[in-house]
Amino acid sequence: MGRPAGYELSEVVSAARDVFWDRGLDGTSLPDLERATGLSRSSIYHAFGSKRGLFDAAVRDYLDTVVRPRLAVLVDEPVAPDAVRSYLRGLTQAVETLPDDSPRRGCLLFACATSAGHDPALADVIEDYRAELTGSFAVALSARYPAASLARLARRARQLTSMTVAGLVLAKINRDEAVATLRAGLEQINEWDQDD
Amino acid sequence: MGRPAGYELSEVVSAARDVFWDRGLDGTSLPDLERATGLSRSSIYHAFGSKRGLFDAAVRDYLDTVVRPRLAVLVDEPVAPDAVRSYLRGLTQAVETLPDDSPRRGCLLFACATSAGHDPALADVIEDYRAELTGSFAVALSARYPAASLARLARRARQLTSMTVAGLVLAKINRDEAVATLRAGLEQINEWDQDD
DNA sequence: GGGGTTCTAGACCGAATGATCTAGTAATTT
DNA sequence: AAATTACTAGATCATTCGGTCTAGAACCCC
Repeated sequence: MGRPAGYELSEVVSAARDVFWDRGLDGTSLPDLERATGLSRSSIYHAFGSKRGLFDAAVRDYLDTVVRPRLAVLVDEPVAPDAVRSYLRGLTQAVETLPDDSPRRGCLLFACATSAGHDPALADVIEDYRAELTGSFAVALSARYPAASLARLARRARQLTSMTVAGLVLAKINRDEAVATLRAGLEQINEWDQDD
Repeated sequence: MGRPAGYELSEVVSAARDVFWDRGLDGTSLPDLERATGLSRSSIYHAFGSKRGLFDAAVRDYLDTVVRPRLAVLVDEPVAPDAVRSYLRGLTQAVETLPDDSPRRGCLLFACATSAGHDPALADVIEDYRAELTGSFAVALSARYPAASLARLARRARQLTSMTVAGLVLAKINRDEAVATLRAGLEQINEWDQDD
């Protein structure tokens, strides 16, 4: 053993996570990360090896502390029939109430979608997230519409995924429209209810 | 008068447009643009003033030669009842058939959404595009569902916008899923048809 | 063909990029 | 307290960034 770190690793990662969330992978510079974490380059490279290493840690943290807790309502047994609605309401409220200058608007991973076009590893991470989102919707939808066919559930899961993706992308462009988009997801569910 | 330019301006702009389309605004470097256009920095700056100037020209070209021709079917009188379906079919086919290494997958403007978080002028451009897309959907939907209320048309226009946005964002991540998403838009229309 | 104008290649600029290195500090263990 | 180990500030690295500049080449008009 030697000298212990002068920082809390989880705090460093979550500070970095917010910067990446705001500016994407390419848009974030080392000085940005130094400023946000309070660490110098030395410590960052000592602890994470590279900018990408810190990004990977930030993504893991994003999935663990932001994404999964939100998805939990969709998949944790017992899944309530209203789970889908709860999820969308929660997401809507987050987009709606976050301050204008908050970095936590939109989605860290979709913010990197463009870079993913030339970074297969990154594309995989984003695709895994997309698949998990769609899968979680499918689970929750089957709790609400137990009689629906698998094909119909898959189709509806994809529709809700679309509205989530669009809502999170638009959150960086036009908050009101992002909120309206997510609300349209809720209204869509109302329509489905009338069919079943 | 003096020496005439040794290039066709429209060719330069469209070459640059494809690079921005592929890599976004921040992800595109001057050397990238020199390579794609065949012009040296001097000529680029002489003709466009700045990287941003060239980007603006590329966006204008994108809207004129890519977006508007596609949207035409949605808004040009007389609007066919099947216009919405035609639009989605065309877009689906483009995403489906473009070679893997084509820069023309996804959307130039949504590829810049992350940068737009700190660039209000860029955010405006993207929002205008989003609004035009939603508006065009609304026009075409009212041709298909003349009896539907304005509120319902607006809601459906937003849903189709979501699927388009998601499809174009996912195009950089997972082509099959992007195609499936756009197809889900078509299936959605089938469902609406049964209601009306 | 000469004068005037415009275009363009390539060198150059300062600033910023991600990354490394050195030196020294600070804590733990014995 | 000494020895050992681990952390970190700051200078430094080569590279790349967007942008400028100079010099000369190419063309139009007279």
